[in-house]
Amino acid sequence: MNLKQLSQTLGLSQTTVSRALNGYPEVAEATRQRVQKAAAEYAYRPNTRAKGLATGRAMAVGHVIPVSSRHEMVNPVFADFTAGAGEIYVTHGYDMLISVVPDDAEEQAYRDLATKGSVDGIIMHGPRSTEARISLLQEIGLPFVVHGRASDETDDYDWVDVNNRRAFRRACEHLIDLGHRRIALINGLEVMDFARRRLAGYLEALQAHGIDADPALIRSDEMTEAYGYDSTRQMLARQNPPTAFLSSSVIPTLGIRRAVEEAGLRLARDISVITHDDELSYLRNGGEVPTFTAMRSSVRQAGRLCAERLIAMIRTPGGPAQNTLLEAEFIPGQSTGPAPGGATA
Amino acid sequence: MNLKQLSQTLGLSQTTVSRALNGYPEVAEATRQRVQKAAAEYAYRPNTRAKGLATGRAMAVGHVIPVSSRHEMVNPVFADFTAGAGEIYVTHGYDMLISVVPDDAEEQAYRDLATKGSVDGIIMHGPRSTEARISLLQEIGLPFVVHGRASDETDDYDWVDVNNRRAFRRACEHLIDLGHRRIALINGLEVMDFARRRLAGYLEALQAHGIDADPALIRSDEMTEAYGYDSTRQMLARQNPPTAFLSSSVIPTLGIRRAVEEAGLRLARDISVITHDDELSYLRNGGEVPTFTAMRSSVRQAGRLCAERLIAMIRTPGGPAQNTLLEAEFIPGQSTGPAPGGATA
DNA sequence: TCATTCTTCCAAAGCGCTTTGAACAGAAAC
DNA sequence: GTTTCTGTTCAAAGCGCTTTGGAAGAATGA
Repeated sequence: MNLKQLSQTLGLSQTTVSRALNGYPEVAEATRQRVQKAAAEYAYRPNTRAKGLATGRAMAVGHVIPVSSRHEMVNPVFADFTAGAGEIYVTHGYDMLISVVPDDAEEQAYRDLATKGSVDGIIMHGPRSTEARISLLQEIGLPFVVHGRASDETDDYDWVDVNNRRAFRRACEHLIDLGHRRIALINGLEVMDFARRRLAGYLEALQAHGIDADPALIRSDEMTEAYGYDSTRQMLARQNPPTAFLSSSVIPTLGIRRAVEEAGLRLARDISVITHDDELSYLRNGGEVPTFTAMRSSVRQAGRLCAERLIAMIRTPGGPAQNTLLEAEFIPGQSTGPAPGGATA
Repeated sequence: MNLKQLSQTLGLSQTTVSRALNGYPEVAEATRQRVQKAAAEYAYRPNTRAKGLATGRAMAVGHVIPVSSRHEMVNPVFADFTAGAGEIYVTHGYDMLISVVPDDAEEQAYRDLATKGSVDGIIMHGPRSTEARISLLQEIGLPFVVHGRASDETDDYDWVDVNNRRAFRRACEHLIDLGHRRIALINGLEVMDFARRRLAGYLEALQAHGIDADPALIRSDEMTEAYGYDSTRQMLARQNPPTAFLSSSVIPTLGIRRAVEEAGLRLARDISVITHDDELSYLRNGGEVPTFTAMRSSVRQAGRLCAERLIAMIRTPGGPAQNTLLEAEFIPGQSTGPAPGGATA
């Protein structure tokens, strides 16, 4: 059933039916009722493409998911972020268009989304510290929101991010307060902006307490379970092993725990661990007292916020850039305790 | 730059330019060259919506991602599946439209995708054993491919699935061959078809070797790490604990390992574990000798196959249903060994 | 030479919707 | 009674593309 048929059925013009359904005032209330009733009855849904062509809006939002061509890796955070964003889109009648793109073809992907007119706005994922994509998107002219930030970018742009620096500073200080002095950082890929900020927070905390950072205790890589395990095992094998770990994601944290337990040590008692927790739905760190002490910040919620902001930008363009900085919540768990007595200072 | 402008620039009609770009024969080769060169130069990309409206094709594929409203859970497999499918779409010029839908609103989501004309085909995820969605999709009339199967469905339809029954039968037999008699099954949610088939394979193997299944050793739930941990801990605490575990996904398997090690037992020596491995990119069970003995089947590859099949169906509709049954590969790893001597038979 | 067939191009219609500009009542104002 | 609103409806144009049905010119065949 399309508009033409519906209007013929009703004995009205397409104009009137269209206006009645889209809430324009110049339609008699009685007519509107009649139209709406018929539309519901015949399950009329306007054709997206035709509507888009006529209005110039796509009623769709694009997400470009870079897939690391080196690591063949999909960001584990992506599914939950998407779920959050999707919730919002649905309520506003927007579709979500996903482009899975090898990270060396991203530029073209953004350009195409714009020139083909398939979306009204874009969410950008996984910003590096220096991001060519931001100026690219500005040049393209589509509204966009960045999930995360690019520290080296000087222009204004819209982003939603977690206060990574503060979260890691706070977590690190918590460990220091517990008496830990040798604290390892199991970070994400170095080029990623979030990793850089977490490193900064970690270093700040150490410095504030007069502790020299030990490069041997700092790792950066794709955040897999194996990475957490390997790093931890190697560090624990040193003559001067760390007594605590700070981890960038629950996934490597599982590897940390494994290495710790395999070494015959116990979490909290021998080795403390604080992890960043994105609240990934299948890796919940929940329960009465969560397994891991954590800096918690829901990536799903971040998805919702990005989506809401983007839709607002699409509806009323031209405003000033808005930035949302979420604070991670400190969640005490069962993986932290005072530094063991004999810890070298 | 749109078609009109491009054709004016070239001094040709829109018709000719359109045909030249779309590879129709009735265009002089010289003209075609000229048009293509200009198109490249001005970075002309036809407007998707206009093209779709004219051709009646959306050049997009829909994925409906049900989000369990009870568990607020996104299938962890989804990100990698999507990445695989996305690779294929890109090469064929298709967009990917994702609808994140609470699982009680799925029917409407499918209907809307069809009537709004936003997609040419649909990929269905996470089939239950009895699936109302399949007849719904058949009624709707859009081409669709199911990732997985619905055992109770009698009609023909296109699917791509792993041979879950055989994989779990084989894995279970492997454990039996190693001398294990008390083998636990950490399965997925009971309603899911894959879980039912895995259970069937497991039971077959037991029965074939005259072993009575013990209901206390069979669990079904959402596949989280905590679920694997809790189940294992409880089972190991029994007076007659299992000596081996069969797990439906790497995520609960991590929990199994944790519970095993926490109980002071060692994998392979005291407790054997075989896991199903979807090759999730951030939970690689790799290395020279993988950590876990596994039944491996890449979900990313499944995504590619589904996408390819769907595009074929869109291009030439009306053929007979095609079914692809993938065999999981048996991967010997470090988590299996002979049943401990004193194992009760 | 003229009729016929290709080859190459084009004008215009149409996809399903929104939106502009106008028309037509009936009511209100003069 | 005429004019001016006001409220309601409609015809038609337009969004950017594809595709149908010619048409004009070149090539072919008798």
